[in-house]
Amino acid sequence: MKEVLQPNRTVTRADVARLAGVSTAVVSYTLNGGPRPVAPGTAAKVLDAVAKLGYQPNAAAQTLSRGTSQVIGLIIPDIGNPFFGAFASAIESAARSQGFDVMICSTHSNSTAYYVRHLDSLRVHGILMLAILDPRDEPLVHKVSTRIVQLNDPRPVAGGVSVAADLYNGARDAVRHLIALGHQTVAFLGDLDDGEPRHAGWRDALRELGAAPGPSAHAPFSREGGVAGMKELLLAGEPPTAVFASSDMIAIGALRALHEAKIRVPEDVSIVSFDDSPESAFAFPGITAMRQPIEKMAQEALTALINPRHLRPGLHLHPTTLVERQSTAPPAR
Amino acid sequence: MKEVLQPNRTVTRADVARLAGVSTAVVSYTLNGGPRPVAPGTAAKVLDAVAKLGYQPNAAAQTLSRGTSQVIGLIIPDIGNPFFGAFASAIESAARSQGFDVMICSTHSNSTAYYVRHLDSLRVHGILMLAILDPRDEPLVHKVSTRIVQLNDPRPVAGGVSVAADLYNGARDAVRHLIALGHQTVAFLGDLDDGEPRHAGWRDALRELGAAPGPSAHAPFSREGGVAGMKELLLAGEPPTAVFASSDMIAIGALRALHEAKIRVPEDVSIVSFDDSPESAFAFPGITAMRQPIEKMAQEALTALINPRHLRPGLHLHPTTLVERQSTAPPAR
DNA sequence: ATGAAAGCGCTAACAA
DNA sequence: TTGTTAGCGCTTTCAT
Repeated sequence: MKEVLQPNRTVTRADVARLAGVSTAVVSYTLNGGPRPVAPGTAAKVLDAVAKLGYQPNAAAQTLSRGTSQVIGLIIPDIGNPFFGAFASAIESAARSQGFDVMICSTHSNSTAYYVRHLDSLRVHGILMLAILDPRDEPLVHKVSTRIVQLNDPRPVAGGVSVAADLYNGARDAVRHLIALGHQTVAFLGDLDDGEPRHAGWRDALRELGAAPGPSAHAPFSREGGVAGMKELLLAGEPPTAVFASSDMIAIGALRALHEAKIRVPEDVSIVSFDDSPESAFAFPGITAMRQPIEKMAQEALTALINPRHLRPGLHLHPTTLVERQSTAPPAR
Repeated sequence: MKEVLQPNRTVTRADVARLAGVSTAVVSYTLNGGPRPVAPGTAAKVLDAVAKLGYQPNAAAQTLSRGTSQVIGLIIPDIGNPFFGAFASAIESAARSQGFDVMICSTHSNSTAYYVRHLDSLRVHGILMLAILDPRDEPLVHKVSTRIVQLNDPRPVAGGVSVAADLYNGARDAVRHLIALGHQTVAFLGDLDDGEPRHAGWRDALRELGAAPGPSAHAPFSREGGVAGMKELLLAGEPPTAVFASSDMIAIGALRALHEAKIRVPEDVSIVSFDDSPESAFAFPGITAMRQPIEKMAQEALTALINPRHLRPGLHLHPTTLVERQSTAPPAR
C-alpha cells in the first residue's frame, strides 16, 4: 500500500477510461451515444467501469464544453403564491419529463432584468418568464443569448412567443354566466386599468348583454386586496348580487369580507373568480372559477423553448373553462 | 469591412482584457476582489471595459474552475403545496441575500436519491433537503461530495445537521390550549404512527393533563385527507368538541367537512392546526394554529450549509408559537 | 472503431 | 502590481 489515495477525490471520466482500458473519447461516445460509434464489447467495459466507480459526469464541465446546459430558468414573481406555485409545479414536471432541470428565480420585488442576465450567465437552455415584462427591459431580452418564452404576458416581445390564458374571454364568460343566472349586473374586483384583459372583458360583456355597468373596486392580487376591495364595494352602497373577482386570491379575500359582514354566499351574493386553485375549491362555499389550463400552457411554453420551430412567434392564447361550484346562484329577488 | 463578425459571439474575459489593455488575470483579480491586489487605476479600466462590452462571466466556467457553484439545491416533495411553497420562498430569499441561487427539485413521487445524485453532479454548493430521508438512502448521503442539511426531518443522518420545528411540543401546546379552554378531551387528525411527533405530543399531553384519550382518525397531509379524516371522526360517534389537526391542509379539509355537516366552528367544535399558512388564516373562521418559524429555520439551515462550523451536528429544534384566531372557543355546554 | 489533442471560459499558483 | 500559464472535466474534430 504505497500510494495514499485521496479519500474523496471525485471520479472523472479519465478514471473510467483508465479502468476500462480505453480512451476518454470512447467514454464520451458511449455515454452520449455519439457522435462516433462504439463497439458493443467496448461499451460494455465502459459501462462496467462507470458502475464500479460510481461515476457521475460533471455537469459544469459539460455545460462549458457544450455551451449550454440542461437547465431551464423560470422567472416568477413569488413562488410562495399558490397560483404561481401550482404553475411552477406544472412547469417542473413538464421540464423534468424532457430531461431538463428547472432553476426557479422568485423575483419578489427585484427587477426581472437582473434574473434574465443572471440566468443567461448560467448558460441555461432557455428562460420561461412567468411575469409581466417591463417594456423598458425589452432591449435586454434581445441582447441576451438565451431564448426567452413569456408566460401569461399578453404582450409578447417583438419576434418572441408568449403563452397565456385568454383572460379577456374568460372574464366575459364569467359575466355571461352570472347574467344568465338572472343577475341584473356584475361587480368587478381587480385591476381597474382599461388595458387589463379581465377588466375589459367584464366591461364589454356587460355592455353587449345590455346590462347596467356594475360597480367596481380596485383590488391588488392578494387575499388582503380582496378583503379591501370587497369592503369598498360594500361601503359604496347597495351590496351587489354578483361579483367577478380577477383572481382566486381576491375571491378568497372577498369571501372573508362578506362572511364578516354576515352576507351569505351564494344566497345574497354570487362570486365567480379566476384561476381555479385548490384553495378556492376548498373555500366555503367552494368558489366557481374560470380555470386556467396551466399544464397545457406549461407544456406549450416548454415546447416553444426547446423546439422553437414548432411554435410561430406571437401570442398563443389558451381558453379558460368555467368550473361550477357553490358560490353562484340566481339572485334572491 | 472585411471580417464578418459573429453577430452574437459571447463576450469573454479575454475580450475585456484586450479592451482594457491588461491580462486576463487582472480581470479576474478585479472582478473577484482577489486573490492579488489591483491598482485602482487599472481596476477602473477593467470595470470600464466590462461595462462597455456588457460582459457577464460564464458561470459554468467558474464552477468548473472553482469546483463549486453558487447554487444551493433544494429538494422538496411538491412545490405546488402552499406550505412547501412558503418554505421554498423563505429559503430563496435567505439564499439570495447571501449570493446564492436556489435550484428547486420537486420530487413528486420520485426518490430523493435521484435528485441528490443529480445535484451533486451539478456541483452545487450544498443541498437543503426538505423531505424525510428514506433511511435506505443514508449511505448515499455520505458518499456524495456535497454537504447536505436536512429540514423538518426529526432524524438527522449520522454526523449531519437537521433543522426542524418542534412538532412534539407544538402538539402538546395545542392540546393544552384546548383543554385550558374547558374541553374534556381533544380529537386527533393526522398520521397515527406512534413515532410521529405530533401524534405523540397529542397523546402525551392528554395523558399528563388527566384528560380522557380523545378519538383519532388517520388523515393524509392534504385537504382531501382532512375531509376524509373529519368525516371518519363524525361517523365514529358523538362529534368531538375539540380537534387538533396535524397540518393546515388537514384543518382546511376538516373545516369543509364540518361546514357540510352543518356543524359550527367554533361554537360546536374548536380546531387548532399546525403550520399557520395564509390559507388557514383566511379560511372562515380563521384557524388557530401553531406557527412554524420558517424564516428562522431557513436561515439556520442555510448557515449550516454555508458556514458549517457555526452549527454542531444533530437535531436543531425550533419552537412553534400559538397564533390565536377564530376557530377556538370554550365548549358549548 | 478508437485515440490524441484542441478547445470551452475562468481561476490562481507562480514568475516577473 | 501585473502577466503567464497550467489546469478544471468534458466534447468533438481529425487522425489513425
